[in-house]
Formats: sequence, structure tokens, C-alpha cells
Amino acid sequence: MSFDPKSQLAGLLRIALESVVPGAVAEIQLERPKQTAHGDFATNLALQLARAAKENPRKIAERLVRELPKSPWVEKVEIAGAGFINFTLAPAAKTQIVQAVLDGGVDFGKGAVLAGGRKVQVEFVSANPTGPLHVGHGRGAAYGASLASLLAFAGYEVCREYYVNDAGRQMDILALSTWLRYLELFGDFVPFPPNAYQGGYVREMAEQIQAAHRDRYVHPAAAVLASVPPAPARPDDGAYSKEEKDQLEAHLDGLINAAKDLLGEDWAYVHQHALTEQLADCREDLEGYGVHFDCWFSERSLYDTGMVAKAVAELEKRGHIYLQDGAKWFRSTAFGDEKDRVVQRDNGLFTYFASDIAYHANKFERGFDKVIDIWGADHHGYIARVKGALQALDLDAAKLDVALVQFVSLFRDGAKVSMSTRSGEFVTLRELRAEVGNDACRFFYLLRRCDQALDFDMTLAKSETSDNPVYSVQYAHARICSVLAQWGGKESELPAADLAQLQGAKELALCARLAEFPETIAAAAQEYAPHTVAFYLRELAADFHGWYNAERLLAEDEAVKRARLALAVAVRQVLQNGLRLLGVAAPETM
RNA sequence: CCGUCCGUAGCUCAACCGGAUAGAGCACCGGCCUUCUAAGCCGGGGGUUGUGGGUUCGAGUCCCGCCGGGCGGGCCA
Repeated sequence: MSFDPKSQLAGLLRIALESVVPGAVAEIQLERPKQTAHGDFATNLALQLARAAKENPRKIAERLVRELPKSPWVEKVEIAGAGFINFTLAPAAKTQIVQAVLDGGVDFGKGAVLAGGRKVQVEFVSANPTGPLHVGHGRGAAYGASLASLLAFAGYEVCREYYVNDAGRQMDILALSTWLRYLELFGDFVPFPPNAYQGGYVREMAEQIQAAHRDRYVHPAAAVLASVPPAPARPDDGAYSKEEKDQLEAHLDGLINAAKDLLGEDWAYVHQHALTEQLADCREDLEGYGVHFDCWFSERSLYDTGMVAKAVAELEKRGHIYLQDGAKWFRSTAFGDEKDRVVQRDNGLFTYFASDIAYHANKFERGFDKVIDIWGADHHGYIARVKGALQALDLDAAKLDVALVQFVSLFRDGAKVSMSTRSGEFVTLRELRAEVGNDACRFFYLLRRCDQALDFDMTLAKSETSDNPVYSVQYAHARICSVLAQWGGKESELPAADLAQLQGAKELALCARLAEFPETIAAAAQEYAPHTVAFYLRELAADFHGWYNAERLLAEDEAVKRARLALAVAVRQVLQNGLRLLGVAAPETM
């Protein structure tokens, strides 16, 4: 049996409060003081009451302490500072956490299933399947995956979703790029546009098509270019003017239309091939990264089932749409957006925003209590219009939370690694994983709040020293495994150890650290902040190493040894539980 | 110009939705090291939280101005 010191103390305080101020309504706040001299828990209850009672908070604190029922778990109660009441727990109240951890095992720290079994969806990565994932996606993937794990562990029912943008112009550009590279294989060159996809993977797909279907999709370059507006000449410095950029886009669209005309039915094949290949590559990359999805949701399916048209029609029916310049506009300004947004162009095509409205409406129809979108920070201007559309559809926009993930800069040997997206020279997630490993990759991404720009130190991530936080945490785990192996006894006997043998300051501090785990999880889940788990693990590992350096775990005295090993096993369990939430391995040897 | 996020030790970052003397890790300085239980260990200095006001018992945290930076402001995605 375990008890929760926090609720225990809250109970004692509530009794004292009722006695001092009958009928008082106050929230009992208990926090862990930063300084050990302030005990294990502190409450600001007296300061809270002082405002209403217009009385010296220290006096109120004295009365509260006088009325506090005696408890065997509490060793000392002190009044300090402006009127804080500090509690120091008895050693037995601290060490019992070891028992609780051993009892809980892999479930220690897990939140109770919330009332109504709240369903949450986490949508993340959702990168266009037009090329390899880059390091920015890696951060979103690490964040989303561990947030989802965290929410599941905290008691939510979680659905991990990837939104596949398989319907837009970007996909057309990828298909066109592939086809142009394919034509090159037959010696007939259409100048490759600078705004088409440059990466080597495009050539690979072209070669695959050539191997499978020979010259079936070949058309003369002259025919391709016949009715396409010309591309501007490449400026000497490579910098195109605004007009030239527009010309480039028009040229690209012309090529896409030409390809569709010439290929006819076959366009769908090239398009589908490119999509299938890139999506498979992306999926494989994420699987290798340890990131899994429950659902891959196709944007195109929203069009195929008429849901996009339906969503726009629904907005129209409710009077939130007007016509201007031949396009249909959603009056998002009525819901706090800066300006109104086009949902259907004058050429009849829906905008990306239209499909996103349909997508979010669909999410809400699926009955989630909470919908979490994880976007790149460059999308922040998008939040207002999506929430506005939900409101316009009479959906509860408060159920949608958007987490923005800031950008990543890589550093190697102290120097910034340049990542120009132009000409496909960016560093891919795959390259990063190959260089620093999955564990360091995931952990480093999570060592920072997601809304802060991240400087990723690849040199540090690879180092096998105490400077490297991943190494330190994993090493603590491996070290415990090593000690247990050297001991060679039966772990199943350790829960019976006499925990009263744990008396050292470092041991009791370590126990207190273990006790923080459940509340760390709960807070991290509530704030969507997996980084706090990473910070916690780093501190737990540091506490353990400090203890290990100070005391011999395999003590001479049998009872002491067993108690210490029980504590070590509890530390190992919490390290495992925490690392699992971050998607980082807990190795037995290093 | 407008919107938005941010500014904390030399560096990289924390700080439990207003609480005590703002915390870690690197780096720096000073000691210890013929401990096999594996990254050496222990200690120390370092701050007007960008800046100026405001709110109150109390502000890194909330409000306003300024300075500096990131990101947005497409009938692109």
C-alpha cells in the first residue's frame, strides 16, 4: 500500500483550516520548495487567507499549525518567510515511494483513466509527400509522438494521425518533376525548371518508371513546350525578380497542363507512382525513427467524398460566404481573423484552406474531446481562420489546440550547418539519424520547449561523456543493470527489503525525486510539454550518479544492500517509464 | 507598417498557470584521484531576468511604452 504525501498533507491542512476559519473556501496549494532547507512541501495557505482576513499572514500560519492534527508521516512543521508553512516528511514517508514504484512497475506514474475516457487526436508531421523529411519534420515528429505517448500515459485515449496532402499543386509539381527526369532518360531534354523538385530521389523514381514501362510515357520535348509560356532566363546571381518568379510559376503550371494533356490517363499513373513512393519512404523513415501513426488521412479523400464541397456549402448556408471577383470568400473577419479568406477560386478550384475546413469538421465529427494540431511555426497565422471556420460551423473551437513547433538549426563542431532548401541541399532527418542516432535525436529535440527555436548540437549529441544528457540518462540505467548483474541475487526478493535502512541524505533526496514522477507526468500532459519529462530524467539520473559516487550500493551489510538495491531498481523503473514516453531506448549495457 | 512569439549567468536552457535567497548543464577557477560499481569525483565564483513605467502584501511571470530578434501578413501549401 502506498499513500500520497501531498493529499495526506492537504487533508491535514483542510482540518486545520476548518478549525481556524470555519467555512473558509480556499484552495490548498502544496508545492515542492526549490531549497531543501524549506522542507519537502510548502503551502502558501496563510498568505492566501491574509488577503481576505486582513491579518498578518504569519499569525494565521501560527494558528493553522497549532490546529494541525498530528501525523506519523510528518517529522517537522515550520513557519518561514512571509508566512509559508513548511513540512518535512518522516523518512518512512519518503522511502515508501520505493515500494510504490516496484508495485506499479511499467504503470508507475500512469494517470487514472479520466472520467468519460476522453478521446484525443494528435495530428503531426503531415509533411507533403514530395520528398524526404528534413530536420524540421524530425522535431515535429519527436514532439508529436512523445506528446501522444504522454497523453496516453496520463489517461487519455489517443489517436495519432498524419494528414496526407495528396491533392494539391505540390503533388502535381512532384509528378511533373518525375516525368521531366524520365524524359531526360530518353535523351530529350525539356529544360528542368528551377522551381521543380531538384532532389536525386526524383531521378530515382524516373528510373523506376523507365524500368517498368520503358518508353510508354515519352513525348517529344517540342510537343511538351508547344503551348507553355516561356521561363525567364536565369539571372547571373540566381536571384529572380518578383515578375520573373511569377513567370516561373506560370511556366511550371503550363508544363503541368501540357503533361496532363499529353499523358491523358497516364498522368494519373505518374502522379500515383510519385505519391506512393514518397509516402512509403516517409512512412519507412518515421518507423525507423520510432514514430507510429494510427491513421493516415488523405486530403484527396475529402474531395472524392464531396466533403470539401459540403463544408463550403454548409458555410454558405449559414451566411458566412460571399462572392467577390468571381471567388467565394469566407468571412473569417467575423470570427477575429485579420482578413477574409478565399475558399473557392474563380476557376472553380477549392483552396487548401477549404479542404482544411472540411478536414477539421471531419475531425470533430469523429467525436474527439480534444483535437491537437502540431504545425510548423510558420503556420501561426493560420490558426485564426481555422478556428473561425469551426465557429462558423457551430463547432466548439475551444476543443482545438494548435501547438507550434519552432525551427531547428544544426550545429557541428560549433559551426552552423547550412540548410538551403533550394536545390535540395537540406539535411534530411535520415541523415541526422544516421549521424547521431535515434535516441540522441529524439532526446535532443525534446530538450527544448517546442515553441523555442532549437540549436541542435550534433557534436554534443554524439559524444559519450557526461556532458551529453542522453548519455548520462541512459548510462544511469545501464549502470543500475550492471550493479544488479554483479550482485546476482533475485530481484523478486527486493520489494521485501527493509526501506528503513535508507537513511542517507542522498537516498532520501532520490526517493523524493521518484515521488515527483507522477506529478511531472500529469503536468507535462496538461501543458503539452514533454520537455519537462526530459528535464526530470536528467535530474533523476544526476541524483542517481551522485548517490552512486557517494555510497556503495553493494554494501557489506545485507539489509542495507537490499534496501539500496530496491531503491536502485525503483530508479531504473522510473528511468524506463520516462524514456519510453520520449521514444528513447533504455539500454542494459553501453 | 500590422499581427504573433520571444529576450533570464560568458554559452545552451529551466523556473510547478503571482510566492521565499531566480535554478541546472557546459565553460571558468580551486582541490582530490594506486576507488575497478564503466561517463573521473568534490567544491567555488558568476544575475538590476533587454529597458522604462504600472497593478499589490509579493512580478522573470500580469498590463502599457520603447529597444533588439524569429516567424507570418498569397485566389501557395
